[in-house]
Amino acid sequence: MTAPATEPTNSRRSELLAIAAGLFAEKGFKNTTVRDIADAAGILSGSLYHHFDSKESMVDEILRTFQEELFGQYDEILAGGLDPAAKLEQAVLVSFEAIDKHRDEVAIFQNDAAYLLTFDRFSYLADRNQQSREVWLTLLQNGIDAGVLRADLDLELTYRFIRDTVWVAVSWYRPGGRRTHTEIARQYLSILFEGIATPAG
Amino acid sequence: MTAPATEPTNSRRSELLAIAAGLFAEKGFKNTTVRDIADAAGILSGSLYHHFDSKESMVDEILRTFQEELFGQYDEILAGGLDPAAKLEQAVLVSFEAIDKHRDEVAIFQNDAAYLLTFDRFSYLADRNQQSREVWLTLLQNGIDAGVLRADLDLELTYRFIRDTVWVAVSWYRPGGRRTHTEIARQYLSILFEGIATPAG
DNA sequence: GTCTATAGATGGATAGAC
DNA sequence: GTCTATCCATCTATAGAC
Repeated sequence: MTAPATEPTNSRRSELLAIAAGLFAEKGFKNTTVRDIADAAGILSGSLYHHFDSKESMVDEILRTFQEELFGQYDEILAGGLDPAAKLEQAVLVSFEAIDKHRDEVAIFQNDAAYLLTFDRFSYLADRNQQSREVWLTLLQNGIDAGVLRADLDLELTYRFIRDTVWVAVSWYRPGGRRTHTEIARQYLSILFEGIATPAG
Repeated sequence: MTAPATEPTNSRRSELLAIAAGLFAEKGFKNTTVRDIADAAGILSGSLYHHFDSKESMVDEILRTFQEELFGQYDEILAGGLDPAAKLEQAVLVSFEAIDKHRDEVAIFQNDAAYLLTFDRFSYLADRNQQSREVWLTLLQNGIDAGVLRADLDLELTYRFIRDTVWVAVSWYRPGGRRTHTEIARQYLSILFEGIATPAG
């Protein structure tokens, strides 16, 4: 039971990471200074280095934690017993839920992954991109094999369209807005599966 | 006929802007230094200031020129005599063509508009966002009125879906790849209008 | 755990020679 | 039109006092 002993430290650490995540998401990683983070936390920039090695370490910890959780959810869906269409639906719903629950982390990944990938220590982000591709391609291929998805689609393009549309929503979605993240996901799924044209036309 | 006299200057200017645009698109505006641009142009950073006031002036000129052309095309489509579905189709095709012909400019706008909007001189970017919204909403509303688009869709969400999916393609599209920009646009339109589900299902 | 103080690097931009 | 040389602001990170 070491939890009580380490909890105060960890909660302060989490607090600082949350502040940093908010700024990284809002202004971008490169454009956020350690002074910005320290100011927002009510301390001086030098004090941050008591908690973290560097600015990079902060964003590293933020992204790792988030991605472990997200990909854990994808793995559960893939391993679950739902039919192919329902699995695809679940993956979309889980993604929109991530945009709601972890807006900052998603935004950071969307905006700064390309830049961070130029550093060796962030090479795991490329692995996650690859893993994400495999998840969506598997879901789509299973849907085609089961006959519920059109077989004439370019799989790679369809994957990119889904991935991009889902994640780019982080740029405009705000919790407490006119639509819940679930409503947005449902509307999106309706367009994705049935299209915007009238059935007759 | 002053063109011959100013052409050498203008072509050098255009050359430098093209180099800057490539770097801005690749690394981001903030993350590109004037020394990067000068190095790529084979001159020293101080020499750049003979051609441009500042780094901001460069990206300003790049974005203004591009957006004038793009919105000119949208206006032509709106004013043209095509039926609503064909107009929407044309707007998508023109956008994918822009991704092909002006990849750097689209990428800069996608990645750095939020940051640039924090400066007064780039407030026109907000006007262009508003104008873009009106173009797509008009095209969609006309389609619904004409009965070719589903009336049960959330117009605002559908607009965002289209806008995001079209422009985000700049992050992965490369000229000379497996698919031309027109083929990608056609596939995209197929998904957008008809969905990915099998018609029977 | 935070502060004071500052090192060391890098950034945008300028002045004047050529 | 480019180069030399440099200013000044800003940034990440460190060392040691409290």
